[in-house]
Amino acid sequence: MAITIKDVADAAGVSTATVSRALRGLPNVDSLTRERIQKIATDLDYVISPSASRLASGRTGSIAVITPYIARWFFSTVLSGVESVLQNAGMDLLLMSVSTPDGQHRLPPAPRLRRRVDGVLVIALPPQDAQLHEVLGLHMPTSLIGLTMPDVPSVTIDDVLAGQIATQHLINLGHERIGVINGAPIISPYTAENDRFRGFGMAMKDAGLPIDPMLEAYGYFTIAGGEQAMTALLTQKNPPSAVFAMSDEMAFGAMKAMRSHGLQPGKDISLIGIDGHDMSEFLDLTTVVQPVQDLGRIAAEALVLQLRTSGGEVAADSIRLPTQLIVRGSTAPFKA
Amino acid sequence: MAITIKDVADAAGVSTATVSRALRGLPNVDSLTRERIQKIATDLDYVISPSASRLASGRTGSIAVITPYIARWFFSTVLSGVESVLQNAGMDLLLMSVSTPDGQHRLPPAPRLRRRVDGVLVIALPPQDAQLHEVLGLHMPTSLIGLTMPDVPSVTIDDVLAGQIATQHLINLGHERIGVINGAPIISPYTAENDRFRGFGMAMKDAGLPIDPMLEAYGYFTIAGGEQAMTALLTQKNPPSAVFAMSDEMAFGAMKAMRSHGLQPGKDISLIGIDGHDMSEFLDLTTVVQPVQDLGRIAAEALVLQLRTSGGEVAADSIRLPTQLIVRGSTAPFKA
DNA sequence: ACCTTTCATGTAACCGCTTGTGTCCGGGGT
DNA sequence: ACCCCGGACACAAGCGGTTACATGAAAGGT
Repeated sequence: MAITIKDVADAAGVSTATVSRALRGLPNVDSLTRERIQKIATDLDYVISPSASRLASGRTGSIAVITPYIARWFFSTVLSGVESVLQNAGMDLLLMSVSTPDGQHRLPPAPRLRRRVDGVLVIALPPQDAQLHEVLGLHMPTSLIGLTMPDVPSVTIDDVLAGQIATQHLINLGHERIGVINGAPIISPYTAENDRFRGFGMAMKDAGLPIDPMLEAYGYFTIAGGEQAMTALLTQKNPPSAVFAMSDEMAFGAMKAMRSHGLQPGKDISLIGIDGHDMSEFLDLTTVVQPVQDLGRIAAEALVLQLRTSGGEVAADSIRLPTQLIVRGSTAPFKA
Repeated sequence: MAITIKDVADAAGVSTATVSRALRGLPNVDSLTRERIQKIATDLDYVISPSASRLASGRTGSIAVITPYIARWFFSTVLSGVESVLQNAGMDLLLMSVSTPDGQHRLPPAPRLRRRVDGVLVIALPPQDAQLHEVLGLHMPTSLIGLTMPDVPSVTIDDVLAGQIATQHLINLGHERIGVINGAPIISPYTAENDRFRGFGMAMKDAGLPIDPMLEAYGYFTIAGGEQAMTALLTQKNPPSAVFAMSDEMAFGAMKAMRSHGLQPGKDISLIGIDGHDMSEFLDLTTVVQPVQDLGRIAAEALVLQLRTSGGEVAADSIRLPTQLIVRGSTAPFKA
C-alpha cells in the first residue's frame, strides 16, 4: 500500500541498492543518478520504513531518556535540552520514567531498552538505584545527567563547588549560624546532595564556623518538603540567621514557611538556593544557577557523537558545567 | 549474536510460528506448550526484536506526543500523565516538540511520524497551526489535548465555563471593574484563550457589567508576560479592582507587578488564575483548577483503546474534564 | 465405522531495507 | 594494444519476526 524503496527503484530504473545508497548519501553513486533518485523519491512522497531499516542495519536511530520525574522543573528542563539535540540529529527520543522511592510501581526499564534503542540518557537517579544498575548492565552507550558514577560518562555541575559558593556567599554576608536544607537524612541517595553538603561543610570549615547538626533539615527536594524543613529550623530555640537550601524549590517552600512565621527573606533571615528555577527571579531568591537545559543538551550531543563514531570506544569523561551565583533580595548582610 | 526466536523454537522443539503465538498470548496454543516456551524464553533471556516485529506486523507499538513546549508546567504535567498510561500499555512514547511562534526552527513533525508510530497525541497547539494540519493530514489515529477541532477526538476542560466561573467569582465578591489578562491580542491562536475570554464575557454580561476594552491586557501565557500585562493595567488612570488572568503563570507575573507597585493581591486588588499550578497554593492564588495530568492520562487511554480495537472507527468524541474553583487569599470582597 | 470439526502445530511467503560480493566499463600506465 | 584499477551499479542473501494456509490427529456426530 505505502510506497517502498522498490517503487522508487523501478521509477528510477535502478536497483533498490542504489536507491538506498543514494538516499543515504553513501559514496559510489553518480551525482546525477543521486539527484534523479532524490527527486523521484520526493515526487513519490516516499518515506523510508524505519522498522525495515532498523532490522536490516541493526541500528535503531533512537535514544531512551530515563527519568524519575517528568513534571518537575529540573527534569523537564533537562528533557527539553535533550529533545532539541536529538531532534536535530534526527534521532527518536523514547521517554521512560522509572519508579521512584515515593512512587508508583512501573515496569523496570532495562528490558524495554534492549534491541530498541542505541543509547540511553539517565537523569538524576540515585547512584545505587537498582534500575539504574540494570540499565548499566545492558552495556549500551549511556550518559548520565545530574549524577556521576565511576566509568560512566556524565554531565553535571560541580556540586561541591556549588554548595561551597552558596555557603560562602552567606558567610561573606557575615552570617555564622547557617542552616541547611538537605534532601534526605542519613545516607542521602543522590550524589548531588552529598556533594552540595560537602561543599557546605568545606565553606564552613574554611571560615572556622561550627556545623550545628540541629541546623540541618530535610526537604526532599520538594516545595512542601522545604516548607516543613524551614519550619523545623524556625521552631528551634536558636534559629539560624541564614539558610542554604539545596534546591530552589525547597527554598520556595522555605519562603512560605518564613512568611507563615511573619519573617521576610533577606530581611529577617537570608535564604539561598541552587538551580536558577524559572520562578526564582520572580520570588527574588538568591541562587546558584546551573545551566539545566545545557546539561541535557551537552549530554545528548556527547551521546550522539559517540554513536556516530561508534566502535571508537569513547573515553568515559565526566563533563562539568559552570554555575553562577545570582544575588537577589533573599540574602542580605547579617544584622545582630 | 543476540538470541532470536529461532533459538527459542529450537530449544523448545517447536516452530518459530508457535513460539510467536505462545509468547504473544494468541489462542490455539496448548497451555503446556505455552508455559514451556515461556520458561525457555525467559531462561534464554530472549527479547523480541521490535524492528522485526514491526516490520512483519505493520504495527509500531508506539505513539508520538507532539508539543510546543516541554519545560513548561502545563505541558510537562500533561506529558507525565500520558507517559504513565503508555508505559502501562507497553507502548513506546516518542517525544517531539514543534516549532513555536516564538521559537527556533525545527523539522516539521509530520514526515517523522509516517511509518513510525501508530498514533499521535497533540498538546495545545493553535488550531490553525500549519504543522498541526500536516499531522492531521496523515490520517492516523490522533487525539488532541487542550485544544479542540471538528471531527478530531480531544480531551479538554470546558474553557468557556472555566472563564465564566473565574469571572463570576470576582463578580460575586462585588467587583465591577474587572480586568482580564488574555494570551495574545486580536485573533488569539489558542482555542483555550478564546473560550476563556468568552466565558469572561458571558459572566460580565449576565451580571450586567460593561467590558472595558482598556481593561484587557496580554500576557502570552508566561510569567514575564503576565507581569507586563498587569503593569499595563495598573498604570491606567482607572485601574481594575480585580483581575482575571487566564493562566496561573500569568497570574504569578501579575502578582510580581502588583508587588512592585506596592499592592497586595487579595488586599488591594483581587486576582484569580486558571490552572492549579503547583505554585499556586504556595503563592496563595485563587484559581480554577484543571486536572492537567488527567488530561494527558485520559487522552492516552482513549488513543490506546482506539488502537487496540483498531479498524472499529471510534467516534470522534471530545471529552471534557471538570474544573474546580479553589478560593485562596488572592481574592477578596470589593472594598470601595 | 465414516465423515466432519476443531485444535495444535508446522511451512513458508512475505515485511522493506542494508550490504557484501560481483559485474561491467572506461581510462591510465607501460 | 594489453592489463589493471577504480567507480557505478546490480544481485541476492539476509535481518527476525508474523501470519495465511496446510497438515494431521483427536474428538464428535449420526
